[in-house]
Amino acid sequence: VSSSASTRATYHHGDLRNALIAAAAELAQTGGPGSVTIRAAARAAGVTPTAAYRHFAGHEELLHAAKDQAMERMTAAMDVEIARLPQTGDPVRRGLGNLAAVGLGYFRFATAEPGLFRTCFADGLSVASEPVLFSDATPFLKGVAVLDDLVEAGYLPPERRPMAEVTIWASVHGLAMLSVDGPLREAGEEVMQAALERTFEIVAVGLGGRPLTDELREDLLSVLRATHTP
Amino acid sequence: VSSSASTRATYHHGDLRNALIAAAAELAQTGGPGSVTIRAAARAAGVTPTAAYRHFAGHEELLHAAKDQAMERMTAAMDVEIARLPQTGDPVRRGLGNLAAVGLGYFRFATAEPGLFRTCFADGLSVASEPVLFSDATPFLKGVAVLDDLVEAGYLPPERRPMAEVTIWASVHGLAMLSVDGPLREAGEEVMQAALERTFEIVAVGLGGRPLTDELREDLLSVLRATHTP
DNA sequence: TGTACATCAGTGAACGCGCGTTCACTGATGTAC
DNA sequence: TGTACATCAGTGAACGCGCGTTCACTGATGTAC
Repeated sequence: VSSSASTRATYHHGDLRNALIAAAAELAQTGGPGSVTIRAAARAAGVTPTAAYRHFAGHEELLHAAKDQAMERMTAAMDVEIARLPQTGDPVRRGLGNLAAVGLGYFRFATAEPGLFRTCFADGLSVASEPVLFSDATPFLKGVAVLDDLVEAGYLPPERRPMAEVTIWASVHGLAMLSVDGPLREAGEEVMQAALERTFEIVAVGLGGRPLTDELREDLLSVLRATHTP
Repeated sequence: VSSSASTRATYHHGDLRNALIAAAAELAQTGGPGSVTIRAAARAAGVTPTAAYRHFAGHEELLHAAKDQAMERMTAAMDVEIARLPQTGDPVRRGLGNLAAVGLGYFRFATAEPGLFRTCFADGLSVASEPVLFSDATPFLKGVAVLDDLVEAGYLPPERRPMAEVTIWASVHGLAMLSVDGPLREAGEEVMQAALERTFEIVAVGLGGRPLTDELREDLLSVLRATHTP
């Protein structure tokens, strides 16, 4: 695999498709979905634009590949947050902890990688052609699993379960959006952290339908306050 | 004021600045912020691109004008929802009703006018240069006022007040985003309505920190179920 | 009331840019005999 | 093992597009006397 912009030795690239995908992902990371172009990706791979058409039907297909990459990295970021939690002990505490971890991963990815985050939701790219409810969006599936656990643990009453995935997704997505492209962009670190904590507390209470115990609130906050590189 | 594309009689336009702003708004409405260009606006106004430079310093200024228009219309849409509520009776019921109305106006505007909605949050346009917390974003201010009312009415405990505006904004913004550009786009009317109701209920409970009375829940749902053109 | 002239708001042609995409081509690879 | 040739993966030039922006200009407006 030859590195991005260096002139390569061989006439044949050897792995152009992957090189183009990597270039597209890097473009997305730097400049968002609008920066993902056939010409720029080819340039980064040290190749003529025409060559890209051997591997992609056109611009849209390349953009879609960039989006898939972005999704993968987001999923990985969420996994990192889950992985730092001990998956033992009281199922309610574990469930709420996982909820916080999943949301925190989502939010941190969005603010750390705004270009990739925007690419995940790039205009006009249908997330999938799945039935009514969007399946292969893995970040979403993580939310679903966490909520199911919370039902099983007895925290989330079954009658409050329907559509709850949309609520948690919307909350964290909105928070991310406002922080990345919106007015919260100019807010300081502490304001954003406070907003994150309040939002998660409100959603947690709203899901359960009753106040949090002090213990659960402490758990929640400690997950949200975990430093990124310990 | 001559209409958009028709050839005008006089050499001087007479009201070109406003015509360009109106054209920009229409472009934004139809195609989002990316469609707002100097050339397209001039075309729609029946004028040479150069002429636009008599009234705007450049592209960015025109885009900003389109954004202001979009914001105004969004504010108006929210006012419509508030106006249909009787502002009398129990302050808690009124406060929660207003919360629902404000959010509903926001959400409906987003789904009814996705182009304008996206323009409100167009990339790279700082909402304002205000201090830490974003002032002239009027939709946001409506949320602040409603929350203050809820504190005064005794529904929202003062210690739960800080940052609550961010939470309600994030929830409804996320819901709107997921419905406009995201995976909820393909969901049916009923799914979206159900998601809206659940989200508002969860947020309302989370704000107050305790379950809703049946009466309040009924109020909330009835506001959210109001038909748009009665 | 009439005219000279400054000012203002447009025109029209042109610039350079990066894009997606297509064309006829050519250098490298690998397979059949 | 060696060679003819089909196939594959690139090249290079060109197309047309819409964009932002600038230039020297000209037609219309309105003000001073």
